[in-house]
Amino acid sequence: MKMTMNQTWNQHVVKKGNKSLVLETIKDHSPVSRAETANLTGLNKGTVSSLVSELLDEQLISESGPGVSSGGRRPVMLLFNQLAGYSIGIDIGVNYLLGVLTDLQGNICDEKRESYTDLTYEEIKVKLFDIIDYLIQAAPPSPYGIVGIGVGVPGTVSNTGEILLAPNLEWKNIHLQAVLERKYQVPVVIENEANAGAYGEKKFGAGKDVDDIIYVSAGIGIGVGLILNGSLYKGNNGFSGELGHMTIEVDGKKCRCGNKGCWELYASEQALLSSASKLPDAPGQPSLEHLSDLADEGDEQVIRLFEQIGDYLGVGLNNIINIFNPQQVIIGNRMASAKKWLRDPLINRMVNQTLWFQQKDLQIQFSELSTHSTALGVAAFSVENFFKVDLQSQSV
Amino acid sequence: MKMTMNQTWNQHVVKKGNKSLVLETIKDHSPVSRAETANLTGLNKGTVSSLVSELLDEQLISESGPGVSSGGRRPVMLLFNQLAGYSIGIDIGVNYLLGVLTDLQGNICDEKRESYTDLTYEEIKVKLFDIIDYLIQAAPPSPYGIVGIGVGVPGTVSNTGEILLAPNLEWKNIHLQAVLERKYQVPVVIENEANAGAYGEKKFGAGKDVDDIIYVSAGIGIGVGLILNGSLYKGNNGFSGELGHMTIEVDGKKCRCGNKGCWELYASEQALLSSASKLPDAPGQPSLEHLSDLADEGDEQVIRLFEQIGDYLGVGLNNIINIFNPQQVIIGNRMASAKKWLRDPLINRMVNQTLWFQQKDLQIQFSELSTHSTALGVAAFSVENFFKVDLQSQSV
DNA sequence: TAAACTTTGTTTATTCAGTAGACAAACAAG
DNA sequence: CTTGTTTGTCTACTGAATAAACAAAGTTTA
Repeated sequence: MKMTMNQTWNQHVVKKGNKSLVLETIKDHSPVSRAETANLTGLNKGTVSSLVSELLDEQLISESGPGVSSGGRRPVMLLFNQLAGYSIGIDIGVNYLLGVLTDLQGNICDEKRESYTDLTYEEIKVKLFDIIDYLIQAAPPSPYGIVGIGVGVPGTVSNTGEILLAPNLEWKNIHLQAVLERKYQVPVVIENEANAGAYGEKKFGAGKDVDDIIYVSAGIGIGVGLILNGSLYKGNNGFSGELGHMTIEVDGKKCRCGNKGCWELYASEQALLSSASKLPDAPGQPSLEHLSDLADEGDEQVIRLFEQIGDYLGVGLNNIINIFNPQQVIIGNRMASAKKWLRDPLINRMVNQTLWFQQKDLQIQFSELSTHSTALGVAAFSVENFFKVDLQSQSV
Repeated sequence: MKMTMNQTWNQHVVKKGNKSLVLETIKDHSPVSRAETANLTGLNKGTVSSLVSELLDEQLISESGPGVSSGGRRPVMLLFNQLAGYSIGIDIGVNYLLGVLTDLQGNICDEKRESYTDLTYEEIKVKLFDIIDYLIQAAPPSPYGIVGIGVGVPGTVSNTGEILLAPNLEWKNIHLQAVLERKYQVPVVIENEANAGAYGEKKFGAGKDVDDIIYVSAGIGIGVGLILNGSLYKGNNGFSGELGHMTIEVDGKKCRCGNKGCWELYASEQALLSSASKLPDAPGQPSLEHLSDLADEGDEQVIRLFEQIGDYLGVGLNNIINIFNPQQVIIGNRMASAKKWLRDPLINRMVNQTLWFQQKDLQIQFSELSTHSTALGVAAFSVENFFKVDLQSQSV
């Protein structure tokens, strides 16, 4: 705590870094030759050759046949062996469970979804085990097998992997990580759903080449995942991104968090549903899907509801942009499906109110991965961890 | 832009890192022996010996006499040579100029302040040159001389060092960095005043051992400097921290930024002064200092004004804490002097409204360096840069 | 007081990773 | 068939860290 125990630099660090660099390059440019890899990384041909041979031994890459010659000896093309292992990502939503099995590249190999309403932790746990069991047996044989399990939850997660509070699930102080690690004997990552979604978008979605991304997960509540300087910012205790409880109206509606005028009271799915229920000809049990249909049919009242939500989303985004000067803002989770109705009022609020220089180079997007960002994000966490420990422990 | 041109790792990088680590260790633990440095860094004794000898040649450290023995040969103590060079830091305020001359450790060796009202860029520039000239001649002779000049301005600065907009100075698109570098032939850093203040507090003030710091510069306007994961976060274009224009009241007062309900309309020095001018027995030209005196004399009306400001400060802080989950929030700049009146209502608002788990491990502080944080911060930037380029260019 | 142990700092031999450049293999073009 | 080019490997070398030996300068103990 007192002194930041600076890691001492030595050649092992150098080797690990270069090996990881080579692997990353092959991953991103596959198929690619050794010579081309040397060019791309700036490393010496010999260095690349030796690192490549180690990676081949570890089955993380493979040689495909010869490529086309550009006037000389034909290159041997290298492929990233995305099937060397598999990762499991689970998104625990408020009323659904989504599990995906991905390869090391993040491609979805299999997935399973279950819906339900109002279940306890004990009941959800059973379904969770079912899904994981299913995905494990669905994974083809591979050198490394299941490299890890990641779980995204709609709540705050401590740095030690404990779920401190998931209000919409009514969970409190649940150490799911320990439970899963004991049962499945693989590394387990528990992460807040918005953080995972942000990471998913950065790796596979709209934010691929961007370093400063704000991912707004607008569902029942609102959470935010922050990618700053290219990496996830989690705060001192891992509680960052509680932007749903940002005050946007000093003496506004009362929130159960104890505060007044919280953003998510005005701009979330919950807000939409509660406004809808106050309409004169309100449907019995309004749902996002139902309201979406009504809007499609041209129901003016409902369209105006969506526009209102979009406007309030814009108010919060405005704050976010002034705070972070991000390059990209991505609206994700369930409300992203209403892009058609939300987009214009949202953009409108922004264009009119955000400082002009903040709007330079700024992209506002709706999620590309739609409902999969979180599951893909946590799966990617596990893959990342696998490479981190694997590359340094392996020796030939 | 497409591929993050990852720096290739080689032994030069290793050496630079270790040398910097050794220097940092000596700086922080001075006086310290070679053996002790080896222990602290984890490096081999021989490695430390050789790096120390290079640092001695470069005059960045020096040997003081022998230290006390602990049962063996007496150690030769090493000192960081803080007088090997000097740095200049300038804080351009709305109605004052503050310049400091610091050694490489950040100790203030000399300083000069000038006050004025309503000056143009041309007029301020003259005074700026005067102060820099004075500080340069005030610097004692040293191996490296003036290693750089840093300037903090109350406005947005692009990544290229151009002042894009400083509303309270009425400056626009001024490339002060180029002007100063041409005139003084040393590296010049221009930085937003709040960013610099945050850095100053991290290096020398309340935030020394903290990694996630939010520095709220409450003056005429409100700016925020963000230290996240131990380093300054500047956003995609360097415009982060425009938190003064965060909406805290959807249909609130109109702000000249085009938005409504901006935080700084309710919680800045400007807000205090404009409220004060509306009091029945308002003084002709109220000032922060004058109002402070009135409050000290027990003027109930004025005390209530301060309390109101403190409360609004708390509303914004609340948002900030929910967003960042920081370890420390520091209130700096001119309003920090009213700590006595602001602190209680501010804390009150927070305790009641901030999510409980966010309050864990959270410190709310008022600036230790008071009006010097910005100048010290920019001076420290220059020192940092000096070490960065010096350590890699030097070869023995 | 002398011998034994401790601590400090330097020196030497070794290890390890990256680099430069030579080289052979494989191919294209004239 | 010859020339030139590209690819990939191999060898000799460099530079940095390390371990271990060692000398210098203390302290402690018998």
